[in-house]
Amino acid sequence: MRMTRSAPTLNDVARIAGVSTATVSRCLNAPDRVFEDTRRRVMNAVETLGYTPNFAARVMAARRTFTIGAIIPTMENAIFARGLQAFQEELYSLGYTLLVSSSAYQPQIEEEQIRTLVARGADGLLLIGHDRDARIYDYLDRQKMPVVAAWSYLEDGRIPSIGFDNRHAMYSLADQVIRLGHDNIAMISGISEGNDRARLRIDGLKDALAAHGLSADCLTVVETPYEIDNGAVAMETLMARSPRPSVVLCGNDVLAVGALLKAQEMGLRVPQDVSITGFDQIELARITTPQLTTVHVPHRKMGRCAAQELVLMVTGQGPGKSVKLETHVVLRGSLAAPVIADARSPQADG
Amino acid sequence: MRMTRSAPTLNDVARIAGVSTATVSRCLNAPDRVFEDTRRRVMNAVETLGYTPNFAARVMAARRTFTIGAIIPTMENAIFARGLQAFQEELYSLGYTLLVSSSAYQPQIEEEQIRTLVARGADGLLLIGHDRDARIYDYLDRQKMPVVAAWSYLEDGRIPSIGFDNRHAMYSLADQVIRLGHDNIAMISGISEGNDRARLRIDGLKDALAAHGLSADCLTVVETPYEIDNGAVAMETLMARSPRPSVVLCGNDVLAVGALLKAQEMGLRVPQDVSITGFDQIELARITTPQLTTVHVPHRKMGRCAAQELVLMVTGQGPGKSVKLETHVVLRGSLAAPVIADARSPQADG
DNA sequence: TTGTAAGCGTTATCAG
DNA sequence: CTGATAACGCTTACAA
Repeated sequence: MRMTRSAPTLNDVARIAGVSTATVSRCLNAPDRVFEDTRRRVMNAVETLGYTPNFAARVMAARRTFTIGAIIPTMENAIFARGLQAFQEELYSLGYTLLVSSSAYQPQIEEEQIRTLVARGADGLLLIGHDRDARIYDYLDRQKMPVVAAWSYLEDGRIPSIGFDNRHAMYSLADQVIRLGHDNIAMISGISEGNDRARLRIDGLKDALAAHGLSADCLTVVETPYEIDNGAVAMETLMARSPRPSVVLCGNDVLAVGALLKAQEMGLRVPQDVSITGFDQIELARITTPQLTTVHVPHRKMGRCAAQELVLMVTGQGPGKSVKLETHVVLRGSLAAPVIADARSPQADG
Repeated sequence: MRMTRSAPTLNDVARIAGVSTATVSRCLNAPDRVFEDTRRRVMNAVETLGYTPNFAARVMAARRTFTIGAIIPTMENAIFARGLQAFQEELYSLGYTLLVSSSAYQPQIEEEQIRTLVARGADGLLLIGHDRDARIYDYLDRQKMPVVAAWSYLEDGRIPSIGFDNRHAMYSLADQVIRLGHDNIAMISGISEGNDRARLRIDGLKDALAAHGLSADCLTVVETPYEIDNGAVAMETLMARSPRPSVVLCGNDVLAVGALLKAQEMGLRVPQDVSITGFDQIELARITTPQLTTVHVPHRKMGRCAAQELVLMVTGQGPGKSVKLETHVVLRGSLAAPVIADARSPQADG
């Protein structure tokens, strides 16, 4: 209903300043192509009228928006916050505006949001990960929309990645865990369907088991949405198993925090009775007692990098190349060698 | 540079379907005002072409966007995340899309973002708090832009508030703290300049001191940006004072977590050696050991409520009325009665 | 340097 | 129910 019926237009400004609309437009977009004098007059008119150019009109005429869209699975926890903030800051310094929306981890909402952003004329898009319907990629292709995927590096994705190797990252962590002597390992993962990060982290763990000659049969993986309370519930289930796992690797820090709180609530000492690890190194992970062993992800660098790469694509200066960022394990108090309790499990090497 | 040079338009669809653009438009906006048969033909064309209506053009023609803008001080920590998520969900169910941007607590960036959102044709705006230049309110008035302020309830703000009484909330907390016997109180606040929430929380503490006949002279308030590490630094300063405060009230949970970690790092026991409180009841506050005493804020309710009220304003169904939400103190392990160490301070009542 | 005028892709009015 | 056609506010050749 409401609308700028009264909002001043270019025309109003032009009339008051006694010039043509073209001149006003120039004053705003290329101030040096107009006489100092005229400009002052125009700017005055702009000021008195409180004129703000109409974005939609500008977009239609100029056919670009200087706007980048990003769709992230959630804003509720900090997983994407830091990287996204860096993404925005970098975009801003490049003269672009960021539009964010969240899909609540639901593919069909993501698809809807993609279409919305395309329709809104976003010059480019940032998506999280690669797992989505081929139809969406086809659509983006047809729209010739520059897109990058972040938080996951893939050699052969349909779009360039600015991310890290989730599988290898989890492999490294699991490798260290196994070397400590753990051989009864469980995992609390995010829902892997439609989430390559979650899926690859599970795969990474399995790789590590295999590399150490451990069977994946004895591995229990519980999948649950990324929320603290879900981590707690999953932990309760796992701790009820017999024999009890000596370590629980979590798909991210949020789940790990839940697991840790639950363990402590159950009277289990971490890491003496059970070790717990997280992933992402968000702030949560360092404020628990003990602090969580986790995997460092260069969030801010990833955000900046994604912004730069995407803008290159948008401005036609490049076809879009993937960037692989390094992660590393952060060892902290929540992980320790298993205590040989009932002397049932032979010690691993190392 | 890039643009939809090739993106299909209404015209293309019309041509392929063998109808006029008007008919295609109707199919999309009022499907029941067109023959079943025609519609199917049109929809087919839409499908094969992968047509998505151009948002800018639509906005220009229809003069409304079904878009609401929100500008929050930061996305990096969870303070606004939950409320904003609820805001978005409610807007979505009302048929609106949310555009979020963050101002990094910088007034001039906020102003810029406001103009950007106005120019983009946002039908309404959500801002955080009330402290901003009058010029901005004048501008919004001229634009006849519906706006609400959240996270802070004010009787006489220039725009309606959907929020809570920050001053009273902190008063309640401080009152309980004082009743426990604390009389050497310090505070770590966010930067109060341009932030009414921070300012009012300090005022609330002072109110409580006065109400208990304590002088505000002996109150130390350290102001620092809302970040965990800043909370830690401030805590270090405060703990160096002599006599050492027996309790540190923090402007929010983020600062409180920093304070708590630092205290523990310094070998101080919380709450035996020093009590610490937070504000906001975000997740951080419950995962520390001990958990933080804090103030519960109905984030989700606030978000939903703001969405409803704003949409009423946008659709001209109301002038915008303020809503005051209730908060309450959440007592947890980080707060206890002071230990009468050097028997210097007389016990308070209660 | 400045003005004129032709779009940009939709919606909406008004006939048919 | 459907089709012309005039806005919508701005940018941008092209002229002057």
